[in-house]
Amino acid sequence: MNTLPEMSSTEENYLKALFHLTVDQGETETGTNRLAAHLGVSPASANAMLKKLKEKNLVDYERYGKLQLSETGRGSALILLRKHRLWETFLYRHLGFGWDEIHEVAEQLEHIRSPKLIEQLDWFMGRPRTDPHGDAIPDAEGEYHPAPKRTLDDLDMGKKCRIASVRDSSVAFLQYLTELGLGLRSEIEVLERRSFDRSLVLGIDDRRVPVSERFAQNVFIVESGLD
Amino acid sequence: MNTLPEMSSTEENYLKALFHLTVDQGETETGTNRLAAHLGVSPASANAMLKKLKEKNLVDYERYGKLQLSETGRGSALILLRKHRLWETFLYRHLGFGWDEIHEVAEQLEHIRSPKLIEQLDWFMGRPRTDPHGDAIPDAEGEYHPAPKRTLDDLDMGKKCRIASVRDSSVAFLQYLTELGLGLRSEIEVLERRSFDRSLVLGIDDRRVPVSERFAQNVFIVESGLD
DNA sequence: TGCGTTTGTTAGATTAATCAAACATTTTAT
DNA sequence: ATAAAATGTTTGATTAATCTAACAAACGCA
Repeated sequence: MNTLPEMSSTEENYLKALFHLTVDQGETETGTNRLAAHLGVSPASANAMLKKLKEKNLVDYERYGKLQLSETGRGSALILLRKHRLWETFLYRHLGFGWDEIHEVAEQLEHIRSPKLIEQLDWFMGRPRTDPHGDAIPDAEGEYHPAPKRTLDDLDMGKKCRIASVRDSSVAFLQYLTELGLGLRSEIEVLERRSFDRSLVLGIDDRRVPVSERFAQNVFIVESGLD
Repeated sequence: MNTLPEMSSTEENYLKALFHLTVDQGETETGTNRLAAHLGVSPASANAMLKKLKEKNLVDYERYGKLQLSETGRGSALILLRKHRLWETFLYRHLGFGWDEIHEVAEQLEHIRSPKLIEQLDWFMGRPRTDPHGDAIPDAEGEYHPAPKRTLDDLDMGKKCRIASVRDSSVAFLQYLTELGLGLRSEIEVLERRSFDRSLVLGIDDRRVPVSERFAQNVFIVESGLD
């Protein structure tokens, strides 16, 4: 049993960023500048933090050389991901938050230090395997099997779903969704699919809404009736 | 509607400490040293922070002079108290924490910034009026009516209760409780009260446990069947 | 009334995290 | 192969929060 290192919230955010830029994207390493850009800090700040994380054996890193999470670092990042997604699930399922509101609050909650809290939260919700965006939740042992994300475009006809998130989360696109009457929690069904341009007709609350293939590929879904 | 000032967690902790040392104790003002001692920091640190809080109009304070929360500061402290006690209630009621475990975690959770989160948490739990220690929870408008705390000593005979907290929370006393078989969630009843020394005989799970008056005055309770 | 104790403040340093600007190395492309 | 571009690092400052040690004011009581 190796004890996890004490970490500040800031350090935790760097680990998360490194995880997203490597493991999550299928990349094997990344760079100082990309890391800095992803966190919205200067390369100088990222560089300083990397030295510290290297001291703590959380990253494999050398001057002008390769940069990636160490084994320990990856473990810590997975715990953070677990905490983030469990909180998102709690906010969505029990406190009536929409999927577009949960991320911001979970960013704060994920830094709360209490192993019992996370274990009990997991138990309280019946050990969910995916979060409201359809993303896998790592288990307590750090097992993590990311499932491919599903879009409206690959939903079978007749099946029902809800919107889980969007690829392009610009205000413009979210407004477009609202205009079409696509509520965050409304059930959506694929009624027709035209083969010539792969455009769809959706069914929402007894209304028929035509959308393009491009649109459908931009909308991530979770199928109704599954966890 | 006056917007609440942006505050760091550290600033929030100073406000809470000031609240406990004044409003909560029925005092009208306090001092730099007492504040510092309460927070476990040096008087110099407290002094520096007080200057900053004065700038933000959160405290009424002048050099070598009186020190108390301002109107705004009191409002912010009440919101923090509300958040703290709502989280304690959640941990106790829904996540199976004992009353001796909730404070530490709530100390972290109370700093989460999201008005919606608190409103929804309050709604989720049915707008509780007291926390697991029997202390009143300020409402969303900052109304706060602290109720006198009840001890085992003033429970009527035949009524049942649970332990809510203890006056002396030393390890020794908590161990003593355990030795007597007083579980954190077990129902306790007053079976007898001897008038000559006001000692009690408690009923716990069909066992009879005699305790002194001194002991009974040290144990805060919540009566069963009330919120 | 004055002197000693308590209480409060200032000065100067330290640590974590940040920045801009100057500098160094590596990569890319001609 | 080498110069320009991209990428990464160092230096020196800044801010928030903390400390110790030295100093100043207020209080208390003989």
